[in-house]
Amino acid sequence: MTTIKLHNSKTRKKEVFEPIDPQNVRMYVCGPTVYDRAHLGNARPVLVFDILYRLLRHVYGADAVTYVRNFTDVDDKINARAARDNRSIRDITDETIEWYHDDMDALGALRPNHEPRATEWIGAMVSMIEDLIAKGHAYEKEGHVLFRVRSYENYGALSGRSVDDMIAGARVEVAPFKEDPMDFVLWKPSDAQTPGWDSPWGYGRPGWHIECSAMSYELLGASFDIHGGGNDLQFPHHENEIAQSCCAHPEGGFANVWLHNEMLQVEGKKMSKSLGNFFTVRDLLDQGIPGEVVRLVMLGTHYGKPMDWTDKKRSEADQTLRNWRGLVAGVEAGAVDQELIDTLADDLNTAGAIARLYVLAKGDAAIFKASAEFMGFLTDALGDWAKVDDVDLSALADKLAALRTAAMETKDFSAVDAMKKALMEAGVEVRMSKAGVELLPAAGFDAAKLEGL
RNA sequence: GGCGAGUUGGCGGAGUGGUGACGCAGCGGAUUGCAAAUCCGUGUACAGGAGUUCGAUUCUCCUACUCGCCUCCA
Repeated sequence: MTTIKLHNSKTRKKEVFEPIDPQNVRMYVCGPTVYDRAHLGNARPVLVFDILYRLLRHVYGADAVTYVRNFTDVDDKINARAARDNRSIRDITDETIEWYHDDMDALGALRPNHEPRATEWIGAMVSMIEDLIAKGHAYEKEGHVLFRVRSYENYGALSGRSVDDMIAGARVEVAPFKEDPMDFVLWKPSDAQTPGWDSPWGYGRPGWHIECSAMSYELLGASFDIHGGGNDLQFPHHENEIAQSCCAHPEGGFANVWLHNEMLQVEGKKMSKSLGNFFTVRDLLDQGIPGEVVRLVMLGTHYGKPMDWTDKKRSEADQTLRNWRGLVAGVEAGAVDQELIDTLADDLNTAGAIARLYVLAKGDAAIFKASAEFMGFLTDALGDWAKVDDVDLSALADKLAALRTAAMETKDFSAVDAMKKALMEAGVEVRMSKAGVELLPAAGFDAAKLEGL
């Protein structure tokens, strides 16, 4: 049995992963707020936890793992988008979810077992809030329901903060109806223009954090194994989730292991709209950058470190994958390399595993292919981009060969060189040897540029 | 201010208490009409200081620098 070790944010240590029930390993990952295309940063947790999902399935069995990733489809950003575009909220969220699926599929990420939408679990949230009020952990004030942070002794443990420290920093909204500045909203009132649901506290909508607590409880139970997301969620989102869930279900421990991926950068800088280096996954795909290339670049950095997206990495990954696909063409996948599995099992060392792939690439092609596929590379589904188009270059090859033969006699290679140059500019790889002339479509191949040759 | 991450050769990026991966680029060679591709070969890298140790890049502490989160954004 492979031993999986994971760096648990809760204990700040790398620990041996021991599932609560090896027959039913449960993982919850915070998903997107669906109001627009996913940007590249959104893809990082998707890919990181995709690897973890694959690893867990490998170790415990494909049927023994439950992976839940939510869609936040009630949020003020969505409301704003709906108002701006004069569209219904459901219309926007439906479309965005479809985009999300398309884009993440293109990166080779497996779909989770459950992708609950917040709006479909409002009842569960209301029940949880009622329970929290009944237990003294929450209170209603002016149509709002607030979580009483002081009622949860361990508040701040995950992110290493104390309530008092945070109040000192005081970057919190100090609403007059809060008992304590750190108290956060479980339910808030909606007006006629804002989506809402009837509740014991009037017409309103849930706060952001409660959905993950409610849905993880409903789908995974009061205790489950792994909770993941970006490290920007550690506070306040995950801290608040813990407070809600542990107070509502003191019989459970909520998540045993917390995993947080570091943030993404672009050419060494934070990706942000204000810096103008903000782009979506779809932007990259539309530029012709294959999802598989994005995947290789993204997994080339350990999830615990900042990941820097650069064009140089993109281009190297492109070349690497072309080479690799050439190596496994027509090869049947064999057994997955155990050393690669062990490397991934060591806190998802994807960069180390990719390094291992380079080594495997020099050995048995069947093992190499299986190992690459295990990580979601070199699959048929992602392979279209690198397919050698069914263009027939043999006529051109013959022509070039004829020119070359003639040139060998005359010692005048100018015609040969001119044609070679034109071919290379069209993205054709030109190989000439004693054996003859071979032409292959390569990166940047453009059939249109072959016209007239 | 609070919390956290990082600093390995030209670049990217693994790993280890005791001959320092791998990829790309570079350089030399084979090959080629020239290239490309391929093959062979090649590189006195572990931020700085102190400590532990027979021995540290690897463990501990300190310093410097970089970066991220805490704010719409994962």
